[in-house]
Amino acid sequence: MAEAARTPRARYREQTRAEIKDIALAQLAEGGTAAVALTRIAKQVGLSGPALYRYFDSRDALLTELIRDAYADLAAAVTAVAGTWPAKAPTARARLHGLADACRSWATEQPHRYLLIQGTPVPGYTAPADTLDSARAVLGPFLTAFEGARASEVAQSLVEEMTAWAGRDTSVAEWVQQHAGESTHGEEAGTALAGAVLAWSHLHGAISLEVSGQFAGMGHGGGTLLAAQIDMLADAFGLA
Amino acid sequence: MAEAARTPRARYREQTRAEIKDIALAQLAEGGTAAVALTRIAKQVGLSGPALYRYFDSRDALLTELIRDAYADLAAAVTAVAGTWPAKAPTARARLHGLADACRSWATEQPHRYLLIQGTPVPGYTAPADTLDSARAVLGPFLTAFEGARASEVAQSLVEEMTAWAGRDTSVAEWVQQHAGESTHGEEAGTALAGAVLAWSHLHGAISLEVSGQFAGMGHGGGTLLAAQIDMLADAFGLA
DNA sequence: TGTACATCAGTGAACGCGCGTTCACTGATGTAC
DNA sequence: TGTACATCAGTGAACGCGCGTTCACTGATGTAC
Repeated sequence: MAEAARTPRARYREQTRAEIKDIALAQLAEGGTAAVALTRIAKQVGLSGPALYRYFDSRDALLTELIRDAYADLAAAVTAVAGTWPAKAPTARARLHGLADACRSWATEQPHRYLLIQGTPVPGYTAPADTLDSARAVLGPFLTAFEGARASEVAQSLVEEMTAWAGRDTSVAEWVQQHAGESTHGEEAGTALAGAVLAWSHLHGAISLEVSGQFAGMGHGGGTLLAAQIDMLADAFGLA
Repeated sequence: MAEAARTPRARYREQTRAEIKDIALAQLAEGGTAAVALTRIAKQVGLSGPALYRYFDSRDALLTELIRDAYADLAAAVTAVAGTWPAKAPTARARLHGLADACRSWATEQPHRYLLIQGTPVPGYTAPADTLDSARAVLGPFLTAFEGARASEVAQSLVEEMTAWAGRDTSVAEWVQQHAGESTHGEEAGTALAGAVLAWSHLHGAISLEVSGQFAGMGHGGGTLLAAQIDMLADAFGLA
């Protein structure tokens, strides 16, 4: 899609679209989803309200694009980290930390975008269908990090549940194999899934506490907390 | 405050206030914070819009009261569990599970109230000052559960940070002593704090993933995931 | 290279909506003597 | 027990706001021959 902007007009169009999205993001940062208002965006771009409809079908369409962008951006950040393996992160534990840090950095640098995709669902707004794929793209590298892991006793029932899930939903099984290796079946797949889901839960807990400012006065908190959680997770899955 | 409702008029007043709050909660459940609208509440109670101002100073005042109620309610649920100790939960691990389950049940039974206090902060709305106390009331019993815990290596730096925090902020130190015992000082206090904060992060991660429906198709998920996390935490703090 | 036409960006006026909140007022319920 | 007054619950009209979105229209930019 980056092949656009051939003609001057198309280029200008892309430019304006980008400008609109930028302002929308600024409003999002300032007052949450509810504060994203076409009328006010138009005023800031220097256009009349109706003109925006040349660029986005509706307010929902604009929001959808912001959500899609955010997912893609986060997925890119995570994938970029995974791309440096094994050189920069020889052990599974180091990989987990790398992934977690990438997510945390991304989220704390732009909390509004994190909240947009992971915060309270917007009332009345129905997420685009490909949100599931996006989430899987983000979580994929975590699966890879759990390749060859061995879940400790306390995680067994979760592993069982995840194994059953992968057995039931072939798209999940394929997704696991794509990231954790073609030969990942049965309980191995369940283990990787359990690890990834646990990692996600850890991440979301630590990040959203930090992002919503619940660590005020507590020291830097966020980073230390997340690191501790990831280490606990690595311990429980026997990662070196 | 339960001594109100002496005169018929006062009783009726309390009744109407409660009815207003009930409808507000229903709107909250249906469409999030943004959907709580005085005009529509009035219509449902069978009053004219302005009449609501006899019962609440403003929309913000109403929201504030809902938030306060939710915190108090959650704190009560958690405290109730702690009240059954040591009979029903002889080990620290069992206590942690009990507390976690209580929080999770409370949240999954009324997701809108959980999101109200733990979800994305409402834009433009400033939380009442006593929110901090409320949060501490909820978290208190967790401190108790970590009495005598010994943090494993991976949690050391978090313990250090929390120790420093308790050393810096006397209100925190008092809070710890109140729940974990008068003689809880220095690193012991840091350990209890680290445990409680970790527990909260675990809880929030697992619960908010479940509550926002990210476990669709994954089996029951939520309970198993949370149980696994709590067990990992108990392991890391050497709890029996 | 010039002309005829299609596409596109943008405008101003307008619609209808629901919102929070204020105001002056009425009628019922309580209270003091 | 009765009367005079204060308090309270509730009303209807109104204000001003900003919102998303539609419509008919103008002028500029591209395209086909």
